[in-house]
Amino acid sequence: MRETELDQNGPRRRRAGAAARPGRGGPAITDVARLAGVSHQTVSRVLNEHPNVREQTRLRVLAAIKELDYHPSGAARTLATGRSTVLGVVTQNSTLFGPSSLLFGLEQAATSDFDVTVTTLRSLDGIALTRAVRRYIDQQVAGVVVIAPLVTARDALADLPERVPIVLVDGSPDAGKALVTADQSAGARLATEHLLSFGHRNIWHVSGPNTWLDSIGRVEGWQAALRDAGIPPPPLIEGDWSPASGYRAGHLLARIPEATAVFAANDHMALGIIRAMHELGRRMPEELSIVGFDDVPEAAFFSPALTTVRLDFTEIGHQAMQLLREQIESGGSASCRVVQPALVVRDSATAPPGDR
Amino acid sequence: MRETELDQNGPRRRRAGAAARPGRGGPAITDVARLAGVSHQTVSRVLNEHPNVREQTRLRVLAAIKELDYHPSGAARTLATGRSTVLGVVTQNSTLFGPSSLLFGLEQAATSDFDVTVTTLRSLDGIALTRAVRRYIDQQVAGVVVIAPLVTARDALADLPERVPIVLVDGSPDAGKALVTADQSAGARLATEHLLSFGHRNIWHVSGPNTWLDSIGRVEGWQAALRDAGIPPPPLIEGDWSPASGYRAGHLLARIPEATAVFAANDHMALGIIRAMHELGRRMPEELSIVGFDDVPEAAFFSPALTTVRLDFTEIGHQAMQLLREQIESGGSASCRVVQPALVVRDSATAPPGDR
DNA sequence: CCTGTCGTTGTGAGCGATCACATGGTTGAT
DNA sequence: ATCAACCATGTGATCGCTCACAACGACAGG
Repeated sequence: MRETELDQNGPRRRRAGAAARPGRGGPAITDVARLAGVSHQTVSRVLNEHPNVREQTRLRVLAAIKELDYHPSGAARTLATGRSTVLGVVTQNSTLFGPSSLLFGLEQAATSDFDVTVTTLRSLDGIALTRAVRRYIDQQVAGVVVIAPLVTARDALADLPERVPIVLVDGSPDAGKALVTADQSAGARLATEHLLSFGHRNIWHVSGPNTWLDSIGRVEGWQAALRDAGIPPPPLIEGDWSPASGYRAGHLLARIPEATAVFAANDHMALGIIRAMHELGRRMPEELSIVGFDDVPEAAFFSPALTTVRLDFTEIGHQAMQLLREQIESGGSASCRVVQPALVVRDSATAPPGDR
Repeated sequence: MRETELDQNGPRRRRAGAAARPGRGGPAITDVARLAGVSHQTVSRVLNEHPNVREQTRLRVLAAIKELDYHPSGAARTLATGRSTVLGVVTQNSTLFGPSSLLFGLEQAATSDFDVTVTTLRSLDGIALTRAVRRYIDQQVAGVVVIAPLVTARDALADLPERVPIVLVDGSPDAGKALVTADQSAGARLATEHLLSFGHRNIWHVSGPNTWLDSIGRVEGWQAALRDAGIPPPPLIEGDWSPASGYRAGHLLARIPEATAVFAANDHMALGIIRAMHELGRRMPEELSIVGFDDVPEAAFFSPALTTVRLDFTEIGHQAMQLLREQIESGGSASCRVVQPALVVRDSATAPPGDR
C-alpha cells in the first residue's frame, strides 16, 4: 500500500493490497510509517510511548495504526529486545481446588500486561520442574511463576539460573526466591482454636501428604495451637487430599471414642469423614465436630454445613503478579508475601458431648 | 561472525565465550555453525530435519548443539516463518469442574508439540471472545482452541477470520468450525433412563442456566427420554450450576409429593438437593432418587453416594488437539467429534416408594 | 569428453521490530 | 551573533532464524 505519487508505477513491493495480504499476518510497522508519512522509527516511538514525539505526529501515526488495524508483532519485538511479554506458569497437573484456583487467580491478575502460558507437570519432581523452567528461560519469557506446593520443588529451584524474574507460589521461603504463600499454619491455628473454644480437648487432624508444604504447615499450626493450650497432640492421621482418604480416616476415628473433634486438611477429606460418620450413624456436630480447609464452593452444602478455612486465591495471584512486576521492572529482590486465611464458621463444629 | 583460524586474534564480536554470554539468551545458530564448521543454513537444516544433509555433518552439528546447550529462539523462528508453536486457549474464568478439567486435559494433550497459552475471560460474550481470538491471531499463534459452552459464543465465532486453525470445544456445531463436544443429550438420556428403569414415572430435572449449551443438551436428553417412555416431562427447574441453586430446587421439590426422582444437571446442584433433603428429613434414595452429572471426584462420598454421568475430559482434550493438528498440518476441514459420556452407578437412585 | 541431474552445502536477503547514532531545527544563554 | 542544549525525526545495523537461489562435486548418459 502507500506507494506515493512518485513511484506509482514502480516495482510492486511484496505487500500490495491494503487489507488482504498474502504472506504474513497483518500490516507491518513500515506500512504504518508510510501511511502516516513518517519513518518507521517514529512509529516505534509512538508505540512505546516515547516522550519526544510531537503531539501532531503522534496523532497522525495513531490514525494510521487504526486505519490499517495494525498490531505490532510480538515475535519481532521479542527478537529485537531480547525479552517478551510472556509469563510462564509451571504448575502441577491436578484438578485439586487449590492449585487450579491459584492458576485462575494468577491469570486474572496478569491480564492485559502479559500473556500467560501454562505448563502442567505430571509430577513436581526436581527434574521435570527444572526442565520446565529452563524451557521458559530459553523462550526468553519475561518471568516465571512456579506453583510449587511440594517439598521436592524446594531443592530443585534453589540452583536455578538467576537470569529470569521468578516467583514461587505456595512454596517454601528458604529457596531464596521471591515467594507468595498462604499462612497455612495460621489457618490451621484458626481451625484448631475454633474447636478449642468449644471446649474440645481431643482434637485430631487428618493431614495431606507429608510431601506437601501446605500439609506440613497445617500440621504445625494444629500442633502449635494444641500445645499452646497445654494439650499434647494426638497421633496424626495422614491422608492424600482425596475424599477416599478422608473416608478411611473417618472410619478410623469412629473407633476412637475420646476423639470429639477433627480438623481435616482440606474440605474434600472432611467430606469423606462426614460420609463415614453418616454410614456409622454418628451425628455431627454432636458426636464429632469437624473443621475443614479451603472453603470449596460446595462446602456450605455438606451435611452438616462445613466450618472451614478460606484462602483468597485471587489475592495470592495478585500478590504474585505484583512481586513479578517489581522484579521485571526494577530487578528487585526476593521479597516474600504471606496471605492470611480466614475462618468461615458454619454448622459442623459445636461443644463436645461432655459439655452439654 | 565466522572468524576462521585466520582472524583468531581479530576484534572479538559481541559473543565471545561459548557458554556465558552477556546480551541475549543463549548461543545463536551461528555459534553452532562455527563450532561445527558448517554454515548457519546447514544447522538450520538439521534443526528442521531436512532430508538432504549428510549423516556425518548432521552428527557434527548435533554434537555442537549439545556442547553449546543451544536452543533455537522461538521468536526468531516465528518472525522468519510467520507461524509459531503457540496454541491459544480461550476459556471462561471459572473454577467449575467441567471447564477447568477441560483445560487440564487440553494442556496434557498438547505437551511437547506446542506451548499452550491461556486467556480466561470474565464473561464469554461475543465481544470479549472475538477480541481474545483476534489477539491470538495477531500473535500469529499456530492454532486456537475456544472452550465455548455458552450460547452467546456461537454467533460471535461465526464471523471470525479464517486465517487460523481453530477448534471449538463444548460449543455448537452450527458455527461451521471444527468441534469437539460431549454428547450432553446422550448423557442426560443415560441418567433419565436409569431412573426410568427403576420404575420412576415422575422424573424432574434441575438444569443449568439456559445460556449454556451443555445445559440445553441435557434438558433435551431428559425430555427425549421421557417422551420415548410416553411420559410428558414435568416443568423444568432452572438452576445455575451452584450448589445453592440446587438447594433451592430441593426445597421446591420437597413440596411436590409426586416427584420421586430428580436428574440434576451437575453434581454440585445434586449436592444442594441432597442437602435440602437432609434438612427436611427426607430419606434418599428411598423418598427421592437422584442422578447427577460430571462425576466430580467427591461425588462418591456424598450421602448417598451419587449416581452420575461421567465425561472423559482428557479424551476431549486429546480429540481437540488431534483436530487442531489436522488443520495445522493439512489445512483440513471442519470436522466434528463427539465424545460419549458414561453412567456411573452408585447409591442415590432406587425404585420409587410405590414399587416397594 | 561434455552435459544434465541430483545431493550437499553456502550466500545473501528478508521477517518486523528496536537500538545507537546522526541530522536538522529551535531555543536560551553567553 | 555564537554555541550548546534540546527536541523531533530519520538512517542503518541488528536480533536469530528461514527462504530462495546459487555453487559445487559426483555420477550418469550421450
